[in-house]
Amino acid sequence: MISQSKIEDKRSRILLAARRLFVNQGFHSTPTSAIANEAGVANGTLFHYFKTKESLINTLYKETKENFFSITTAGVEEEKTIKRKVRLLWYNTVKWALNRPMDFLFIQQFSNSPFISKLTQDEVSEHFEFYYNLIDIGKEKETLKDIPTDLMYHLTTYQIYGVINYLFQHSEFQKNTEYLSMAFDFYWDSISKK
Amino acid sequence: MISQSKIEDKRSRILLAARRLFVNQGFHSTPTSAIANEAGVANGTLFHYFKTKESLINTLYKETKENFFSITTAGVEEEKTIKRKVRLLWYNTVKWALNRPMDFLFIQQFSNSPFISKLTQDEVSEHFEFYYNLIDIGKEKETLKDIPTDLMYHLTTYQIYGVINYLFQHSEFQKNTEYLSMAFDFYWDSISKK
Amino acid sequence: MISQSKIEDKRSRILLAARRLFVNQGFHSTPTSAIANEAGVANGTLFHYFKTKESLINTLYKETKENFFSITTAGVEEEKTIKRKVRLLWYNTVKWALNRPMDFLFIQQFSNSPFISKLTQDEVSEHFEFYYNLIDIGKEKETLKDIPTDLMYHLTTYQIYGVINYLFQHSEFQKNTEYLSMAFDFYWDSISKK
Amino acid sequence: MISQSKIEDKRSRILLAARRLFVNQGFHSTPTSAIANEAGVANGTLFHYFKTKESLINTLYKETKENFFSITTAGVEEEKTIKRKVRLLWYNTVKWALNRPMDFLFIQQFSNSPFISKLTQDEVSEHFEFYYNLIDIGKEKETLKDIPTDLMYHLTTYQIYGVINYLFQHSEFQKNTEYLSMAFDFYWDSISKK
DNA sequence: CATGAATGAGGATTCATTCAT
DNA sequence: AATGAATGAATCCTCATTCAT
Repeated sequence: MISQSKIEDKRSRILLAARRLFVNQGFHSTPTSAIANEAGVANGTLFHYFKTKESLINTLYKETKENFFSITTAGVEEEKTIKRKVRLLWYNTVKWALNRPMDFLFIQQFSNSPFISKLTQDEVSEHFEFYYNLIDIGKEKETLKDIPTDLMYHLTTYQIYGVINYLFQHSEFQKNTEYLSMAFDFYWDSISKK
Repeated sequence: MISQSKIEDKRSRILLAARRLFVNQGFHSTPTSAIANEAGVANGTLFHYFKTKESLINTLYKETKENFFSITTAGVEEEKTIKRKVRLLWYNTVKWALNRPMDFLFIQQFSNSPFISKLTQDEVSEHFEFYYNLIDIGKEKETLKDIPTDLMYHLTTYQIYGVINYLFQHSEFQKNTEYLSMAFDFYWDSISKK
Repeated sequence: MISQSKIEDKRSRILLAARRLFVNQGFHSTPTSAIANEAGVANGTLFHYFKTKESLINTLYKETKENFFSITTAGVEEEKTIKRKVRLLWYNTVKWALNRPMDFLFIQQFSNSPFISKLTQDEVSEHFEFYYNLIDIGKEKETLKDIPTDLMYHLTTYQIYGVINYLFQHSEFQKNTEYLSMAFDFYWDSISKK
Repeated sequence: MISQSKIEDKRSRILLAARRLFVNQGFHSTPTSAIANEAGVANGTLFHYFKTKESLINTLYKETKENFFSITTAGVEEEKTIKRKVRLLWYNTVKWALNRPMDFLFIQQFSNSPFISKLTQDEVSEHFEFYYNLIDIGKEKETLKDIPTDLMYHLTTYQIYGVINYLFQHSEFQKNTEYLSMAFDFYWDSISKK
């Protein structure tokens, strides 16, 4: 048991250290030696768990995306109305980012790096379906504006990123429920049919 | 004259080559030798014009930003109403990005790289004033929603980025005026008071 | 018994795998991990049987040489005339090489690698005596040409290697008794007194 | 002029150092750093002249082969009889090897290493024609034994290697013309028709 | 101004070997 | 005996930068 957890420990310590350093210094400015050092393991150990630096980065990305998706969508299905679904999704997303800023910044950095293009489209777009479905249903029920689904997806996604980045720069508002509420209202107002 | 223009030629050829390669491969995966090569000059020549690689990158960023600002704001002051001002700004921005995708992608990539933090806040935020003013006036005239100026700035900026990235992926809509019009309506609807 | 044979199995599986890989990729390009893998054992197991990679190589060399010697000299003593002795030796040698090309190539590769110098002269020249004796007797009986024994040894050894390498490249002649016979005649003609 | 010769100097110093170390320690046991060091240049300089270690090795091989061929065949065409041609070729070859033992050992080592297979057959066999022609003419004139040309080539080539390796081990005979003469007689006797 | 040879620190990766289990 | 995770020294190669010409 102990050995089991220890092994898991080592792998995840590497992932943790990598994320921390990547966010601060970028992928290329972070040597694998620094990651190993930060994780408290030998340089070679890193390559025992990840064949290459790139595979470490990809693993990190996939795990983070997975976590992001499972946490932000939790409970959404159970909500009854579109607005309640969207609100929960919105809050989940913002809170996830605020709770794990490293993860959010990592994903954002990854998305704008040349690494992304090497991941198959499938892997990246795996979760699109969920969002697209939600948008489609909203449009059917005439709750959401009738604009092309993928345009809507882009517009809303980026808008949420905007809020999050704003809150990163103004940490004093992160716990301000009034502020969050205002931002969501803005969001909802922009996508809903009147 | 000729030598003068040739010189200018060389400098801008380096900048051009750098942008092209940076966008495709990222900053770190683009050696200065590759840039020099692509520009058709000797490796050392690059360092004649730019003291370091980083200064080349920063120069590129500043020039691009400058160009972006001067082109996207052209004529905005002259417009009479807030809506017309905003609309022109919006179209200018989208068109600039579609006309010079390399430049847009370069800025976007730069913003998410560790290089950004090395530029003084001043240099990055140099042009904020213009946008903030516009938003403030809009709020005063009760044309725009009454939410904090910098939040509004973030939300709208990211929303435009969303449109642009969407159009990059769907080039078939880039010339579709109906589409652009729809996207702008969505935008205006989201920020304007009703 | 079973465990005993299994153990022997493991050791020889390692040796077998090593030979196969060494011949194809060379000593240095064959990691011990690859050998262990090919042999179907754990990496550490290899070091249980062989203290170092070098000792594995040396073991392989010695065993192969031993096998080579015992098989190629089998029955030679019993032959009555020098010519018959030499012919049997020649055929045994060629056939051994054709039957076990890996082994032959391994020996050849080893001989030209820096590893050889680390084996004591004794170990390498262990079997010289047999050949030298045969040559000496042949010269005494005025059957073989009267040239220095060790020169004769070199000349003939290399000539046989020449035949073997030729046959490796022209596998279509390997079973051609006429061809073999011709090659032996050439050989015999070159060393025998007329 | 000086710069020209200096440049040439540096490249050839690297080649020289490489040959020296390769012969003593083998390809894989000779780090590029050791080569650079021995040549008195920086490590990076080596890669300025040779893209990879392998290309350095191949360059070395090709240059050596070229040199070998041009020197050993010098004057052969001018000789009148087959025997005189063959004798000159034989002596040229043996002398070349004795004069440049490093080069000879390098070629021999290379031939038995996995590097060889990466050179196109063409490059390796480029010079076969010359030898094959000589053998064919010798057979036509009924001066040489009537055995397949390529078999003859293999047998004789290896026989010469045998002599050379023998002389390396017995340096006391290297200048002994009687010895060389005896070895050539053996050689000629083995290939000529009686 | 322009060149490109030269540098050497830095970085990803490999691999023989050890050792706790 | 057998395993395979862990190690870290060793190695190939890259690349920003310098500088003599």
